Amino acid sequence: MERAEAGVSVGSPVHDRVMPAGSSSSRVIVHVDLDCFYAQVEMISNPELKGKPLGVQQKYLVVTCNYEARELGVKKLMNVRDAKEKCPQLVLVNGEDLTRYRETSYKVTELLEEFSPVVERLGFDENFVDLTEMVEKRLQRLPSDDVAALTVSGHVYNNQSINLHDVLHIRLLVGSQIAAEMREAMYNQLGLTGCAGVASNKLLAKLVSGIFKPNQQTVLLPESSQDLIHSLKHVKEMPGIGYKTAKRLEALGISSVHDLQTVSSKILEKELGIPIAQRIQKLSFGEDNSPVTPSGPPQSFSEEDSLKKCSSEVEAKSKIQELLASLLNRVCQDGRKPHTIRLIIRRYSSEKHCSRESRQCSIPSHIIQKLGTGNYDVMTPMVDILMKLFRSMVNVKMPFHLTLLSVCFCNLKSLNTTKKGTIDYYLTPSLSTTSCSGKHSFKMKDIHMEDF
DNA sequence: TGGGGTTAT
DNA sequence: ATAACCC
Repeated sequence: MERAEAGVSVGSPVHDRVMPAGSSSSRVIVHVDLDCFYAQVEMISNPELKGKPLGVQQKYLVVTCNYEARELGVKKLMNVRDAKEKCPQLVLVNGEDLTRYRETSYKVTELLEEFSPVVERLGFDENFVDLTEMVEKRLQRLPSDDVAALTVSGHVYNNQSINLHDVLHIRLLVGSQIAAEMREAMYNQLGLTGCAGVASNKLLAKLVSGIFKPNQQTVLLPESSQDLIHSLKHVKEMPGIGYKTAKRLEALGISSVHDLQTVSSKILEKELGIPIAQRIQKLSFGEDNSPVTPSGPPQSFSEEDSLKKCSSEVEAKSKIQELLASLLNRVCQDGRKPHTIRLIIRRYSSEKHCSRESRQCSIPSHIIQKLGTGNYDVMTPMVDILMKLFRSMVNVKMPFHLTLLSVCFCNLKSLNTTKKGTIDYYLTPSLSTTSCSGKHSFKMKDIHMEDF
């Protein structure tokens, strides 16, 4: 932590720009949101698609589309038939295999991590970055006279005017410059465009990133935060208030942000429980103290396939084998070893909301050891385990109708639990630097004196 | 509604 | 193991 020395050079212009020592309050957060991500990846894979209305299809849904398609009336999650009706020239590509989207998504996160290591992923196409420290560093080496020449990058929410004497404005403005550099890097290095929102917390950064849409950015100054949250027409639009909570709020007669701000906290706590009540009521005021939590490598890998109908054990087994084969490839690439496997199903039901059931178990250690070696058949014992999990959920002697099968690997461990600074750390081949097929490839790890 | 992900209980 | 949330 590089904080300004408190009490030194009191009142000097430079020190007026940094936060008081020990104050952890005001942060600078950026939310980066890629434009129609899957469609962008597809247009990069096949540049002939550029300029044409493009939709990405999964099963019978257009899950996302480019802006050309949007202008012709295609919406996200639109039925393929409706989309084709609205827009007969619509070009569709299948997007059920997420491999390239996932790989590109991690490239974006890694690029952002180069700016600051504190990056939190939200889905495949959004990232939060805590810029507080980076902004502080830039301000500390900025000559006092240069403050007057600072300019914002991109839009300012509400067109609010910037006060260069206000330390919070200055910090957010520097945040906007870093956001612009991030978007520039994404475009130059990966060919991707996106939006960014800069604000003092994750909620506000996310809300403000969507104000100017495609490929633009917006900064929110504190004086406009109430305008931003009141621009939401319904509490359901508040990130963190989902379908269920919105329904329960509606039952209480709460539909607007103002309703949620002014409802008695006692009533809210009684209805939703203290933790949720307090959290969402703070959200309604634009307050969100949740930290940007570095996502790091994924906690789980899963592959799923929705089906019209799966009603026999043989069908299920064949689907499960497909899903498992893909997962084994992914897990091998990752290098870490899953210690738990889970099977998830969705049963056909006429009215009920898509409820899933799952069974999981530990993966026997002799199988874990064979993972990624390529030589031994790990499919057969794993499929056996999965079919046992299957039969523990589905009585195969009775008729059944499943509409989804999914296999998930979780509880990932880096075998290499080896501590830095021990001799083993430098003698153990790192799986992450070794190809799946490569037998004895070592990469020398960097030696840092701080590790000892 | 797809094909993913996360955290809390 | 499920339920909620996010995309």
